[in-house]
Amino acid sequence: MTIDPTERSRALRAWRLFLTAHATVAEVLDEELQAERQMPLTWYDVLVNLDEAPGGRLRMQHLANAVLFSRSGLTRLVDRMAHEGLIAREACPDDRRGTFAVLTTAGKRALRRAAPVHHRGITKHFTGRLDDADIRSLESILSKVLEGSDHPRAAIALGSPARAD
Amino acid sequence: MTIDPTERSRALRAWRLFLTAHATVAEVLDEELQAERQMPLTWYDVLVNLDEAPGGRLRMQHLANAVLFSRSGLTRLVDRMAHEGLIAREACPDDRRGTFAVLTTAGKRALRRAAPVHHRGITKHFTGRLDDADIRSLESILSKVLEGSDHPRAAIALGSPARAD
DNA sequence: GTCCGATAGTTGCGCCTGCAACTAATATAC
DNA sequence: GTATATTAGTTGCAGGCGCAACTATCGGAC
Repeated sequence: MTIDPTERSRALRAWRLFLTAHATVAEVLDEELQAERQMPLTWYDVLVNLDEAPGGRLRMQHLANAVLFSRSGLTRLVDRMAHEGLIAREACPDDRRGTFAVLTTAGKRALRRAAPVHHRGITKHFTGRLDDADIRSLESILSKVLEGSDHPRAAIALGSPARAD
Repeated sequence: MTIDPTERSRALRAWRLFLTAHATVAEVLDEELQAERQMPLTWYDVLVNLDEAPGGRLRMQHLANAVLFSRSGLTRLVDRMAHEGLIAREACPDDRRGTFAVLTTAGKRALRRAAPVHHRGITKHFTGRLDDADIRSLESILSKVLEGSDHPRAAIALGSPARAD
């Protein structure tokens, strides 16, 4: 926006902090969930998204966007989770090309067991040192960033008001 | 810190926005750099970190932390970049176990060519919709998050005051 | 009705990555 | 001095991921 070099370097610094914070926090959250519940963060993400969806089911395409995966990546991820019995595939009656991923009872149980670990981790490693005003700012700022994107996953993240899960 | 469910869900929402913003922005920055300079973002990151280091050189271990890679991952990354002539390996005289990665002339040139593309991308996709106050808030908030981590890469990100590059 | 382009999902393939094991060199204990 | 623990970096290996190609299905043009 401006050409002021001070402001540009501030933006660069912010971007670098952003990258580092992401890598660091995501890593430790994954490690903790893995250690205590033998579940990768990606699996948890799938479970949460399905749980929040009506009927505990979501089309593959939508789920792929929601969990930040390519469609092919999601196919394998769903393969692995279905093999463990946490989710199942179901044909879509309206569109015979479509497939639903649907949460199973075991999946719900796994989610309930994993959620406290994840929430604790977020509090401990992400928002722990932030006050309420910080968190509100962060929400607002990240929303602005995402509003600048036309990627479908941005719409999903902005559109669906998150529930407590 | 509080147990207020509203605040907890706010934290979760912030975390999700954070993940989505990261995936979306990192992806588009990488795509643009790849398309216009045939260079992955990881390579750019290595070049910047070396360029900022005294003598254009950094020990492998330090560089690995700076660019958010495992040591083994960095070994291969340096292999590829050295093969393209952008950096070179150099023995460390003080510690014969050690290796420096050092920027070559071609590497400097590649960095100079890539930087404007990267900076433009950050402005366009990350800070474009933010005002100066937002960027300052973001810096401050992310710094707080990283202060909660004892990972060496957090110290690097917080410690070295970023230069305009 | 028949085409034809677009979309949903899966599979072949190759790249990138981290973990654990390995070698080499250094620091510490005594 | 030697033995032991620690650290730097690399390599074997396997898993996870995206891209492009493929099949099946849908929707619109006519």
